[in-house]
Amino acid sequence: MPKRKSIAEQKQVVERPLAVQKEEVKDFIYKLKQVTVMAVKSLYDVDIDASQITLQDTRKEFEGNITLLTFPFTRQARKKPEQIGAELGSFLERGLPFVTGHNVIKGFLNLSISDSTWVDSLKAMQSNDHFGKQASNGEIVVLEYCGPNTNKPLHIGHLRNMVLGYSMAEILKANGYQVHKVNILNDRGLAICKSMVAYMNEGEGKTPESEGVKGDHFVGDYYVRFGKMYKEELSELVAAGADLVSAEKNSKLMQQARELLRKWEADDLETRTLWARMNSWVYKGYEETYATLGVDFERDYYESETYEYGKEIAQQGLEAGVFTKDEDGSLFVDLSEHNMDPKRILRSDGTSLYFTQDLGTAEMRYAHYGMDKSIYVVGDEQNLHFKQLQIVLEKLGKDYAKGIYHLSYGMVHLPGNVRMRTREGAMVDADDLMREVVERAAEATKESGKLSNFSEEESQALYHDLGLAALKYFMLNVNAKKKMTFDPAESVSLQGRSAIFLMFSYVRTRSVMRKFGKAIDPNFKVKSIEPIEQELIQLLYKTPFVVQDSAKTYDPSLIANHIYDVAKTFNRFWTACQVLNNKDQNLDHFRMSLAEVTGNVLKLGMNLLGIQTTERM
RNA sequence: GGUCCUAUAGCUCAACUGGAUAGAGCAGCUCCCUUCUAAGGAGCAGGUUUCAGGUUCGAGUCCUGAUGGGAUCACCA
Repeated sequence: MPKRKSIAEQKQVVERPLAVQKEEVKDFIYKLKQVTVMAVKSLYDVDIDASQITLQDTRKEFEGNITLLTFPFTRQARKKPEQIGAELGSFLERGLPFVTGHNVIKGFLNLSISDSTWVDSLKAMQSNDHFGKQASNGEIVVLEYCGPNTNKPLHIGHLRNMVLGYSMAEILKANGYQVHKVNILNDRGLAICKSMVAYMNEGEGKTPESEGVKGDHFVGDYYVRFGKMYKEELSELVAAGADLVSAEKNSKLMQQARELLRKWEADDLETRTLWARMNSWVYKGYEETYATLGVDFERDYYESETYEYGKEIAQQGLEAGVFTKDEDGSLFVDLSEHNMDPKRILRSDGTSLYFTQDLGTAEMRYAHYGMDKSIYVVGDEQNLHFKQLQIVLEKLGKDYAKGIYHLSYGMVHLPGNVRMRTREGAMVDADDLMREVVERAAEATKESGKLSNFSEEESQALYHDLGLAALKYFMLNVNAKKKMTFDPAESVSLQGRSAIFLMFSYVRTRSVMRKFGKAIDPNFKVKSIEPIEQELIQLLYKTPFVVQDSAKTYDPSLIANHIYDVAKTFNRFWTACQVLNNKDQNLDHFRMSLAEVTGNVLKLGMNLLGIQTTERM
């Protein structure tokens, strides 16, 4: 074994991007807030900040577009909400040409905004090539996701993880972060040794190639086989008169597995060779799954390499007095000030634990990236682990500790709260599920009878895009922290609130643009617009704020919900308004702008969810 | 038992982080293709937001308590 490099020797901090000064958008909303601040000052002699102003969409049953809440000012202004509304309303209507009317109901000041303002707003969105995105903020993020155990194939839980992680990376990029996606492979330990034992006993020199089986499934089958062999051995021992505890103790298979683990730790060449060989099969299989799903990693961290690094941190902590040595020689950290039990850092034999490994990985990652934020996409069963990890790194004085965020998501389980277990076979396999959803997309497409102009190759690509889009949207349109029930009988929805609906709406925008066949003249003039057109513009206008919120709250579902609303509103517009071939050419150009910006927003939104758009369907 | 999460329509989820009469999809029932993609649109029906208190102009949202569900509390990862 070659000598490991120390963490310090690994230092290779990436170049920090330049931050671009953020410009405040001085649109009509900005002006509305500024003038409101002035109005409150001049009417009531009260100083407020623009951030204290709450605006919301006017409910459909009332006249107006934007509603300003007057309740927040009542105390300082010492007036009734209705009166403030009336006074503020006339002030704003007098002072701002784009406010064309107002009415007050209780503390709700409903403002009507002129049609031309909405049209201008649409033009601004259309001419902005980066609409919805932010320029570089100069910050570096490392995002860890997937994190498989290399003794078995990926399952639906990993799919949720990967879809979430990939999307979060795209969202952070759109918000100006430089994002580095990394994977952590749990490639050592007893579980892998079990697969190895089964292979040694029953493998007969077979390989994934010789059997025509995907590598990760091939290895996973031996893991399952170990479970069966072990069970058989136990029942034989019990039948021969042993009790279960002693049977487990005397199991030859389990002894073999433990022996392998010992040999592995002792760098036994034969063991290491088989281990590396089997893992390479698994990785090859994973690569296929990643490619099909459309996710990628810039760098892989292997637990077999990183687990030793934690010892360096352990040593540092001991010297700094943060860690304490127990009587038996193990190392622990006292967390009583955080109302937690002490956490073990090293075993009494000096070997490292999962926690130690994560300390080492964090430090090494900081050496590699010098990041401002570390995001760990890991299931919520590890909430405590990450809380402890952050606290311990803080106690060690690591600056990067405060940038740690555990993007915790709920477990995917089967109907009736049945937890999935590989060993018990109650498992939804990632490859199977992707295949199934693509097949169902194919059926649905054939049923719709729209394949006239598609070659076989194009059709297959479409099924793949639609199927995966549906799968990703299915997982992202609910809040990540909610646990999720997956019913294999019902599977992923292709109807209603699904990616198919989004894609269909997007394709409509593209289709009409092809028919239009020329560039949109940005100087079109329209006198008045329909309520549905206004509603659509107002919704599109929110896109950048939704994108920002989803980064701040680490929540892709905000975008998923927003683009659903956009698609729904666009479809209502579509049935209500004729886009092309109007008597007035200006109207064609205006409505084409609406279609184009809608298409851009849908595409942006889907891309931020990791969904590839298709131009026709 | 301690800690954390969670409870909204028959089902799956929203509700701009404390704002108006709680909204969508699915499932059920009606309508709409001699106009640009009907994988669409319009409508009907469906709710004491688990329960009991509290905070205030206002609570699904915040606080306290109860109940149901989940996770976690290893010298496993």
